[in-house]
Amino acid sequence: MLYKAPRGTTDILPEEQSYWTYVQDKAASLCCLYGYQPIDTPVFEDQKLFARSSSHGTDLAEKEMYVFEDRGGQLLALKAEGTAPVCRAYLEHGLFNLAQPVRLYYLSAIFRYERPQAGRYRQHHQFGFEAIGDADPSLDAEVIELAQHFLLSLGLSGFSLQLNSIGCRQCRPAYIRALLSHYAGHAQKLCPDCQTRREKNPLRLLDCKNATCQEIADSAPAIRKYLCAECQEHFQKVQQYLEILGIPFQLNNKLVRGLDYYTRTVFEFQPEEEGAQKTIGGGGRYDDLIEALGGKPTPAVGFAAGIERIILNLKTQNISLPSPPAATVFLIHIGGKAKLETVKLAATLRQAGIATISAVGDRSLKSQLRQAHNRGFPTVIIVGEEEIDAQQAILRDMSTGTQQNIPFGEIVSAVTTSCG
RNA sequence: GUGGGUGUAGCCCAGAGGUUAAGGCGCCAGGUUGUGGCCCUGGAGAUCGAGGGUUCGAGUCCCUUCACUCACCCCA
Repeated sequence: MLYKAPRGTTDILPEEQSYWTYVQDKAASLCCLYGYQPIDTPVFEDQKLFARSSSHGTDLAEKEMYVFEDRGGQLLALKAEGTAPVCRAYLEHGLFNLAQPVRLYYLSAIFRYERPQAGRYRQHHQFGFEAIGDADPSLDAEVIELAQHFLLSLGLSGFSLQLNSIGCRQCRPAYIRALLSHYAGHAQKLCPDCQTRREKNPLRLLDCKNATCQEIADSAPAIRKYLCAECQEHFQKVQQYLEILGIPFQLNNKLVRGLDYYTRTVFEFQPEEEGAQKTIGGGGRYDDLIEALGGKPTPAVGFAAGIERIILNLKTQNISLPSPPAATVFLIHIGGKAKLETVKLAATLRQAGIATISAVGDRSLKSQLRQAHNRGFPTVIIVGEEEIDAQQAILRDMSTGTQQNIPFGEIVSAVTTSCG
């Protein structure tokens, strides 16, 4: 074999496509229901858009981006994340002039140079949505409601909603100081990863999986005790709205999100099954991001889910999909003269909106029927010399095996009635 | 980037240094005139992931490399 799909990428074969259309259709129809409008952004952007937005300390910004220089010397990056491009478009096209908040959603390929593993790819796909331009905590709740509605409407169950607030730039620094002074007493017990986290991304100390680090994290001060009055109130209201909506959640003071732009509300949906790459989706508020991209201070909140991980869960939970309608009619010919007729008939049926496939080649009748059977056609039309002489075709119902002769001119109506 | 496991046909896989690499699924074709499914028979399909090495001889042993996979890391 000369070529293979690049590492961490996959082909989505026809047999897999039903999962994709199922998920994509649900996403689109629910977004419509909640008043979110579709937006598409380019597959590549100015590299600085991602570098700046995901900020210091994150692997995404530092070593996971697909960066390349184009022929004009521009430094570009494949879309590493969905939110920053949407915010860029919001600024670039003056969407802040519309009534706020602006509600947008996207389905997009995302590229990250990581070591592939189950549920983790170098090219994966995300469904995400953003509500930009208002700080109302009811908007946080709406985003969570839509996210949960989406997962439930797919038939998924057994996942939990983890919820936390990580404060804002006013109150977080005090917490970071408290956190670091807590860890200062345990410095030599920490794993090497946590040693670097202390320097680069202290919040990340909280969700280390190492057992001794966990103990230290468990006894660490909780960020919610350090929230400023405004963040405190905001978080209270988010919870209040969620309770009114009847959405169960677990407060998790060790939940911090990977991207650095989050403020206040953060949340994640996780299935119960163990496994490293388990988060199926998550999001939060990012009130400082648009300002960081050169806009006016603009509060916003959003969510993104990995489509591959959702499909993984659909499979492990054995969720059956609505079967898509297959081609309904298979045309069989006996002899070359009959083939002229079936080619013509196929065109007529398709003009009438009936999905039709013609047998090709010069296989035996037996072989053509076997093909129709193996491919699951409910209806078969057979034309041979005798039928041409009589100007009619045989209409065969494959499930019952019953046949009737139909004049060529009446085929369309006969198929329409027999297929309902 | 780090560590463990695995690579034999489209898929599942047997094969513990010695003819022509076995089987199942699937595919194709036959089982007497123009009729599918079940059954029977036959066929096609594998440079054994790739590249080196050891050996008279390597799918089998060694090294390298690539890919998949699990965990770390990170994240969706």
